Amino acid sequence: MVVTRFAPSPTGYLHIGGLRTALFSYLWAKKNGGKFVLRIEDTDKARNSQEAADAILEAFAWLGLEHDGEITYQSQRDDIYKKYIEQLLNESKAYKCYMSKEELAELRETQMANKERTKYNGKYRDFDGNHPEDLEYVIRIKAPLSGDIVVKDGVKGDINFKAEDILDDFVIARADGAPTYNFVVAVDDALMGINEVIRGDDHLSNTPKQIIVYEALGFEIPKFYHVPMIHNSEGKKLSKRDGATDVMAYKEMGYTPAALLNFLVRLGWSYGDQEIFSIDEMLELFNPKDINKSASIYNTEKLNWLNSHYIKNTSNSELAQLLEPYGLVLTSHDKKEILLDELKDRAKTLKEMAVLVNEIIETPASYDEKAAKKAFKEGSIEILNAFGAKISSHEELHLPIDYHHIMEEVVNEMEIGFGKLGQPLRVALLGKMTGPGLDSVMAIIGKDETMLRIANAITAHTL
RNA sequence: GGCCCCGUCGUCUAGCGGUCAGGAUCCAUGGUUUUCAUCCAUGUUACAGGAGUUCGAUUCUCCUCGGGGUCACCA
Repeated sequence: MVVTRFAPSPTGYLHIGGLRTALFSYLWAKKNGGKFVLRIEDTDKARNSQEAADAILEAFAWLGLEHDGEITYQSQRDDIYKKYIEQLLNESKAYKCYMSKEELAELRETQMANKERTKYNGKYRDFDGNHPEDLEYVIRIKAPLSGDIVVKDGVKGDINFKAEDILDDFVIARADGAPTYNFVVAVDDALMGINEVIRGDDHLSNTPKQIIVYEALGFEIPKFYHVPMIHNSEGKKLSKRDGATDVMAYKEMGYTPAALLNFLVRLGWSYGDQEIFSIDEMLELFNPKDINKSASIYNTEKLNWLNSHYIKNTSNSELAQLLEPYGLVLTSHDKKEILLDELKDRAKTLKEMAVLVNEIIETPASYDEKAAKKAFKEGSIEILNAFGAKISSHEELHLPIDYHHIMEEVVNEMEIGFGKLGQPLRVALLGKMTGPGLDSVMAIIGKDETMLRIANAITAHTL
């Protein structure tokens, strides 16, 4: 069974890059009927917060990415880590190092001065003397001094690291006893049964260290997939300073979960020429072996396109629900079908759609000056009057087509072009020169409101 | 700087020795529309550079250049 995981450290909101690796992990597990589990890496007490952890969960909930089983919190697993550290100590695969921070810093400086790689010199690796109890120590793992560590990566292929180039006896437990990242990650992944690790390729250089831990503890090494970074427009790793990287900000901006997920799945992954993927299609087609090797630049042009695509292709009832967080309650509106049909093609975001709805529903409080000047010419008032009169004389007006017929009648009878009626009518109804089809607008607001707006405009423009 | 990864239109990408180098987005133009948007059509733009291997390289190899990541008692 495929078990994947997402393991954020709760130091802030969930960002777009993390979400993408989470999505990949989720898809791959679910596609294989496996499990997608969540682990909160909250060992850094100074930087972590419960709010941040909650924010991450909230984003997952919004997008419908469900994890399996209980959430694992690293902060609650001290006993487990201690046990394995003990084990390594007992087996002489790790040892206590009494080198002081000062001495270590001094060592580094000399190495830097000599242009050598900075690394621990193994001073206590084979030390077997006695130590005063009150001396502080860290625990270091015995890393191989030579040979190759091969990371078998499903995205990048086999990657060779020379032990002498990259390894030293790295710390697995600090002076206060707290275990370090590379140790706990390996222990947790192994204990949680994670056999396919999909994560950002900024972790690639950590992987050899984790492999050392796996090997020391006799755990099976999982399959790794290191997915390339998402870069900002400067070509640098996407960070929290790069504007809208908070996943929940996309909700506020009016993006639909489907669009955001579709956008992210295509960032660094592809399936031939296909651009549109429903969740079901992603589940069917996703495979981490098809992930790109190179980083991609994050740019929202395509997201906008996808978002409008999804808005166009979402059913009205679903759309009405999606619109609710933006302050629009349409469930009781009797013309909501016409309204949504009319606006679907026009809005790029849900937020924009909410604005467009209000522009129709609310009686214009003022008229755009330029538009009015252009629309109201000689005879415009007369035309509007004629149109208003016809409207008021009809009893049964419901559909856009009903209003359209009346518009046709007026232009035919008065022998004028459509624009002569359309332009002033548009300003009367909407207060500006652009917008949805007038017949639809009138059908949505109804006969009385239409007449009111026409009357208002006539008053305003005959002064 | 050491180590590692990467390099096809502006952007997201297809390509897996022989293609007019394809799609999408963006942009531009035209059509549809009373307007705007949608929609439709058309168009501009790419294999980082240099050596090899080969009958033939975007594709394989090497070098150069460029970009990125990472080097903690952070995660």
